[in-house]
Amino acid sequence: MHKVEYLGEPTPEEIRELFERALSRGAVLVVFARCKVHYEGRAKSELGSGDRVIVLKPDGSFLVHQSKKREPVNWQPPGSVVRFEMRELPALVSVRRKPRETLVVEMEEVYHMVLFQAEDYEELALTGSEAEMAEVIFKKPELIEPGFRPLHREKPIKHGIVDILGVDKNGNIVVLELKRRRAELHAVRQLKSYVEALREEHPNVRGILVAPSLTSGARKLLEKEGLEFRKLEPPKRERGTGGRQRTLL
Amino acid sequence: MHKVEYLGEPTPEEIRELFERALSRGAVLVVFARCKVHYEGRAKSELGSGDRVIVLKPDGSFLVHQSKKREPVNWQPPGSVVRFEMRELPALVSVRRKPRETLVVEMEEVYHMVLFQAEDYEELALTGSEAEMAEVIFKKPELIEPGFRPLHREKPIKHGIVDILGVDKNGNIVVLELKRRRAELHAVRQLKSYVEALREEHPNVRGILVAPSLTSGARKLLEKEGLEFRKLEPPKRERGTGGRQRTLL
DNA sequence: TCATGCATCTCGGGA
DNA sequence: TCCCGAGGTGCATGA
Repeated sequence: MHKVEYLGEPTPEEIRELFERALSRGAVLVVFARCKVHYEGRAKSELGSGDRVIVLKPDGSFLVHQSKKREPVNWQPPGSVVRFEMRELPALVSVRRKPRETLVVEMEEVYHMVLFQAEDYEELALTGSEAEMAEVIFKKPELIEPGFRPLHREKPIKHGIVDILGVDKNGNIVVLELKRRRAELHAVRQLKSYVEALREEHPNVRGILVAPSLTSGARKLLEKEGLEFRKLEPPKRERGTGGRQRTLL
Repeated sequence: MHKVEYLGEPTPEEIRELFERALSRGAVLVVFARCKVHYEGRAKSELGSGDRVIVLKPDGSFLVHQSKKREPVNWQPPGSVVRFEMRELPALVSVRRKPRETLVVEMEEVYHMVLFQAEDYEELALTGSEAEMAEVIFKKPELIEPGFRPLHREKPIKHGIVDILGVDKNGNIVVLELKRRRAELHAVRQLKSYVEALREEHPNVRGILVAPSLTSGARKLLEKEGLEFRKLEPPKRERGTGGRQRTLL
């Protein structure tokens, strides 16, 4: 029982066998093939014949990669159900329910395929996120300004969710919109929307965009709307504690 | 000269050789290995030891896949430069400039690796995009309402870019914001922002959100702001003409 | 190059 | 389940 089993130039029956084995054993299957791809669901696409790398994961994820770009040319997300079908050509058919989506890969020639019984108990530990910017601000509110007091994190308001809600030394309500990277127009629209929602209930509301930098357009809209900017870089911990940290609650 | 070359349980020197061959021949290289991954750049991450599928594309794209999820756990985008390094363990090092980002995969055990000389001249033909919704509206403006005349597509205004700008039968300026799927708060904020920008120059501006449906929150903000909604599904052509269409300009 | 916005976005969290 | 917003978003487009 090795971690890897492979076949070169498999027959259709061999393809089916290795596919079924991967499925039943919860292994990853990678197929190197010339194929056509048909997709229909949220959108619809066709991809003519060419050589691609096909990855089937045990969680139902299905990727078709061309030899360029980071993104798969076609895919199916986790939870999809895949089967092997012998049509005119051997085919992999993946179906997702809700929304209904179907991916069909017709394999004209399979050059190689690999079953990989992957064992992996590790999770990514990532640092430098917006969540960590928020933590820093709660620990050192003076990074925003003297007298600032953060009160709520991810606070739902009338039309959206505010990153950080607090008060300044003069009792004004302060809305912070955080961005881990250069803030764009999009971020200013968010902040403006939150400030306007809060101003319906309170007389004095300030909005502050907190980010490492601003695009030119973002700065223009920010100034026009009387909103503010504080420069802040996302922190990079020495040792990330995992994407989702449930630190010190 | 076959399309596929593979090695099972390769030695470090064999790993290097197949890697170099893939690089020089512009082939895709897929490695099945137990590895650790270190990333630093826009953010920073660590991934402990586990079995993963590593994909190197000739355009510099670099993917590290765990056995779950559609997304690679770590990656490098096209244009990155990869090299093999013999450290304590054989390692793949990929560097991107602008922004500077480094990905290091330390391979503790390589179970299998495949060089794939992929030939592919096909591009995805996709239909059901927002761009196609716009085409439909320009061809049949009455889908919005009787007397509507679309004038501009992707029109830059003060603080953003309007999907479609036109006039109604009463001479009002009309801004359309298109969404190919259920429209969320985000879309309403965009539309509101565009309408407000145009109202600074013109007295009568209407804003219409065009989408298959609306989230509850989007509907509430839309109504509060006096904006409008027209239900429209993105069209699905019988034969998609390729992602980017430069049709009939 | 930068800025802007779409995407079959994906993914996670909360109600 | 839906809704909302982050993301090392990726990616194309236009200035």
